[in-house]
Amino acid sequence: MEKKPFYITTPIYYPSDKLHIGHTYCTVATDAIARYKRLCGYDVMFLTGTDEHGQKIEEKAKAAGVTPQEFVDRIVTGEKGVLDLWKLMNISNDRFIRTTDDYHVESIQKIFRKMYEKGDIYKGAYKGKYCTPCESFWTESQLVDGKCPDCGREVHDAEEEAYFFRLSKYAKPVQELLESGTFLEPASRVNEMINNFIKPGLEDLCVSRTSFTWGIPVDFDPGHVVYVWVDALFNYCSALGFLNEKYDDYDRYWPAAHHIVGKEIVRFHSIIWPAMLMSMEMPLPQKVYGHGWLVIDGGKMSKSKGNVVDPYVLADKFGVDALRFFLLRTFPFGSDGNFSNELLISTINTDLANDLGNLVSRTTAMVEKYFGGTLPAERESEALDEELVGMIRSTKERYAKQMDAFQLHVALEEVFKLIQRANKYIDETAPWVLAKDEGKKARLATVMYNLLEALRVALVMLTPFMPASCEKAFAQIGAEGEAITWDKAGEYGVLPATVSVHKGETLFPRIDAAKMLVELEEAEKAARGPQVKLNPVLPDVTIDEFAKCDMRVCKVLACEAVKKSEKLLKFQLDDGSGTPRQILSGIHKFYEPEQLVGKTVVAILNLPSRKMMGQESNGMLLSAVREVDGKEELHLLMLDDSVPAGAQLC
RNA sequence: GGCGGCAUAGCUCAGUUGGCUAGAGCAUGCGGUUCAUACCCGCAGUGUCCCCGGUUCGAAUCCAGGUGCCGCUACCA
Repeated sequence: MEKKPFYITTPIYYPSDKLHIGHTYCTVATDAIARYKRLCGYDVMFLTGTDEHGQKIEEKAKAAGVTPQEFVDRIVTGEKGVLDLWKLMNISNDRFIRTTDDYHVESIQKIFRKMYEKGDIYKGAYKGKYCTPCESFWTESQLVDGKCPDCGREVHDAEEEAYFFRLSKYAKPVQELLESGTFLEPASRVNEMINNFIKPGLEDLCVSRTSFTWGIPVDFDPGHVVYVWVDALFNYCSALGFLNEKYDDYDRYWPAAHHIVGKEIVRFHSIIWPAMLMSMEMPLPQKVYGHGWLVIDGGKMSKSKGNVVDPYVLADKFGVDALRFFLLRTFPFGSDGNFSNELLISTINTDLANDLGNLVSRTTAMVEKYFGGTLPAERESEALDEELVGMIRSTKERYAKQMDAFQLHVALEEVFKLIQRANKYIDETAPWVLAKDEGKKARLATVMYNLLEALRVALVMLTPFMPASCEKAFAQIGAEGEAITWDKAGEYGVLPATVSVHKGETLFPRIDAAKMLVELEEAEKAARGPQVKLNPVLPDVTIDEFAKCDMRVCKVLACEAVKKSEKLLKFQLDDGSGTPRQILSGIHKFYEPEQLVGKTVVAILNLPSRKMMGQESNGMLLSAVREVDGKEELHLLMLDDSVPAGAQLC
């Protein structure tokens, strides 16, 4: 029988930094689904990769003094890079795409041209006001008194060329797609997309850039590069060989596609992506599934907060399978989950060490102790067995239903109900009592056999989550060949009657929580280190140029927060002139107004006056700024209070 | 400030279209057991379902207002 195709993808990640546990979560989940589908007999194509173009990478590479290609190579193929991480996490992807791969570039250029020729991509312009001396574009609303907000000079109408995609044309069919059925899940995301983006009106999308060069060139218009929408989203097709010669799997796997994405990019995948496919007159994918985030203390995990969890540290301390299991067992896949080391340890101890690992251990130990490792063929069943045997037969169906809906944590819960039932069965049958009675050997063998069968079935279903550990466990309980297939996961009586077990090493050691938490703290710190980012020194200026900045010492007379603004503080300053000077500064995140009154600060006085939030600002306060662990640190420059107001810096 | 999301036991979370005497796991207490990784099994609690109104025979669930937290976004040059 021909296998049914199943194509599943993760997002292609942006390698501007090392990947963290959040990326790992998404990839591990996708891997578990892919492995499950293979187990079920599907012809699976599992794709992941990296999205390597764009301004941010261009800038980071420049700051690091390497070419963009060298920069991304280091993060993708270098030590502890993306490829290493997926290898460590035992990710079973069939293919890995980089948007810098030749064949992808070829596809994207053809796709861009095709949409252009069809008229869905057209050359337009960003319209705005241009200040020639400043070489800057401004929108009408940014102007101050109709003049350049930077220099105060006249501006004139100008246009900047760019290519646009007629997204607006597809608003209606996209809305219908979202509203009809199961294209986007969880369903709660559908309303979010329609209310937030479609109802307010879809604007045409700018799909090219001239402001940077690190991208795929528009082959018929040098100077333009393809922007992320077309470049990144079509990876799902180019990786199958769509419009390129590298692969030839497009007809085989498209449109059997399932895109697993984080909730932050649901918009791109559920609106822009189908619209572009409609434009290309290509069939649409089966599903876009937006999973939640791992959050820490309720907040997003991010470099800029310095609370990123390093997957290498966790895998090292707990083992890859335990980490994979924890991520997928603990958090509901569709919504956010609150990550903590305590929860991780407690889940591993409870589910893996106490319930599953210990069940394997006590079962194999008893078979060895009472039967020398091999069961006799004689059997004696009792009514007591029926509930356990029933669950051995029925768990598969409930599990499959949840797995097919990507409810991984619920599917695992079903498996653990079976494991818990098996532990209870040991209590009910008390094998150690049976063992004392020579006449109960057949009964005892039956109890052991039922336990091994329960374990076999549970382990088959756990295989997509913990492939390596399940393989070890199968060997311990004497399950092999047909016995560990999906087909036999819903049947009872599959293991040979005279099965042999081999009690092996402990599968999941118990963790000393207090001790481990201390170790983790240290390991995270060592892995992270304080990362202070220093900007390169700017090009030379002349002393005359420097002298043009009129910097003077000021005393803070009054300071208050600007209403309706998160960042702005409004200062009244004594600049020595006798007339208070008003300056606005966006430093509320770092200082409260009352902290600053009476302080001695430094301001540039001869900047053009500028309006912010409707208030006038006459100058700029000087601050010392740096970036530590991706987080901006700001110190307002404050002098000794003995320095008088009005003193000029030179 | 704009848009959106969330709020349920000490902790992490379930609660489909309103029928709940509000659940599960962890943690806690008590009891049982000794095959096993000091593990397993059983029993027991505990909740202003964020607040305030409304709709309804009936609201954790629906509606209006408020509070808190979170995300995106705007003002920081």
